Amino acid sequence: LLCWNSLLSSYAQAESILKVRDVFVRMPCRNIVSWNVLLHFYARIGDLERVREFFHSRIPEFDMASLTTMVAAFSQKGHLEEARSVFDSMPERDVVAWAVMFNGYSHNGYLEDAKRVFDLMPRHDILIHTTMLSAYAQYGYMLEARLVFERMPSRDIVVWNIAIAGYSQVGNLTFAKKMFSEMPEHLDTVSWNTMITAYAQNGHLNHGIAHFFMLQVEGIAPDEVTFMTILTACSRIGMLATGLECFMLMQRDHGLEPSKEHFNTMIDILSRAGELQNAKDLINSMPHSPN
RNA sequence: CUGCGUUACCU
Repeated sequence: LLCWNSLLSSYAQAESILKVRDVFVRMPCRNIVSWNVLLHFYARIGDLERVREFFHSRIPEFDMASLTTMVAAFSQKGHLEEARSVFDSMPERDVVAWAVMFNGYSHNGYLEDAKRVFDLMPRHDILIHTTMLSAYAQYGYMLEARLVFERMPSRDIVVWNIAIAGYSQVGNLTFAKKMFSEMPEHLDTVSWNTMITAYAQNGHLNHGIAHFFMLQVEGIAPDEVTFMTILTACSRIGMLATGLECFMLMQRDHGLEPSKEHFNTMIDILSRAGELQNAKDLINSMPHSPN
């Protein structure tokens, strides 16, 4: 059963509907976890009708994870009243349940409601504070964000990365740079990606690209997001040679598989540079279906 | 074996 559940879970992660259904019907037996994986899968692909069916049919029975998944599903689609009613129906709520309800409000910009949920929560862990910080920063409430930041019981790398992104989003590149250089935690790939984006967002695309080359010198491993950021910058600025170099680099030196988005951006770079034949060739040779 | 936090593109 554990093996079947793992298999089901990996297909659910890969979002392949046919495989998920196939495995689910072929399993010799199922437990609550199997049902939760299936439920989570429908939540992920945004099939709210299926999620509602689950809620009303109660097959086979729910635990906290099932209900929490439903709250998340409705929140992600902006159906907060429906999410709230599932949340209110829960016989008990752990940290994750509270967090998901809180995330629902904050991600949809209902910061007042989020704050109310925050005040009702029996316990506050670092994840909740982090989400709160992120929400305030994202919506430009820098004073509130600063207050949360200062009152946090502890600050890990994620918290510092949010601070950099927050300052960048309100156009304060100086503070973003200050956070980046004064961070007490060890900088990770996300920190670098965030800083590259900070330059790009504030009109310094070339600084962003320069930063990318520094990252490699520092021995940090760039990931798919790093290359997406760089390729996007190259596309906006019209840097064909650098774009091509990065596109090769990600495969040859870093063993990363370019996603459909990477290909789309590379095709965009080639087209803008007038390399229409090469752009067409890339479309025909890529391992993704063109959109 | 299943449910929460930060960075890119598209929306």
